[in-house]
Amino acid sequence: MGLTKTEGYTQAQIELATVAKVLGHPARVAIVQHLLEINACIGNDLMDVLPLSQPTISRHLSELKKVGIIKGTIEGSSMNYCINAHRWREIRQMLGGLLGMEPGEQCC
Amino acid sequence: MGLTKTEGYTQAQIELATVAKVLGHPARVAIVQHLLEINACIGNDLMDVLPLSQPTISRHLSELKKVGIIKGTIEGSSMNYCINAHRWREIRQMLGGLLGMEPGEQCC
DNA sequence: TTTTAATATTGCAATATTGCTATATAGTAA
DNA sequence: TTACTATATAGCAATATTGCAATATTAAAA
Repeated sequence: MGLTKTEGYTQAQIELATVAKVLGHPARVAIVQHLLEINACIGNDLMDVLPLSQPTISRHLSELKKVGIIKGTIEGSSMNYCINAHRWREIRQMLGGLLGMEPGEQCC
Repeated sequence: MGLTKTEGYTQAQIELATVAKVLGHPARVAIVQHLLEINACIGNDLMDVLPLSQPTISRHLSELKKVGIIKGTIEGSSMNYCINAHRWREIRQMLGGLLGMEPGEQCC
């Protein structure tokens, strides 16, 4: 089918999965890391950083924007993209809540 | 194309993305949470927990196993699945390293 | 041995994802 | 205005993902 069922899961599970999925591509990981590292807003200088065409980068950016990880503001004829700090902390909570759980030591 | 390029990314980026991708489905999130919560090994009791058929659950389990999040040992005619504690900590480090980064406050 | 239970695999159909080229759009500069 | 720059969108082809029903496999139970 290719269509993920949504009934039967909690809203939290769906949102966690949605965010994880967006981070589930090396280009988007690279974009997020880059934005966190340079700690500044950029346009599509990403063409020098990623092995992808401009349209493809644009699509990855739009997926990151869709889940709120980044935001973009218009700056003349170019775009300023950056991490959405508030949302980033939310995501840290969300994923951190899962990652922070300790598995028992007596498992198989 | 539907094929993710791998050249041009670091091994760390690819691995991070691979793990995130596997967590990018509510069924797999639910499975991981369940295993962490009940802190015990289970078979396909998951049929009572997830709105999915047995074969579909089996596939999700195998994807989780592929990236090492869970492991399964044979227990007679059934399987004991559980979180791979060592790998789980590794993943916590990996994702935590990204999530822990602080975006600057001066962004757009 | 036959049956039952638990799990995995196969094969399929529907949909999603990724990437490209080509094109559109919008602002800036000449 | 025209030309240029930066970005987005449309449209396409290739591949991946998700889910199910049907079937295989394997071990325990009868």
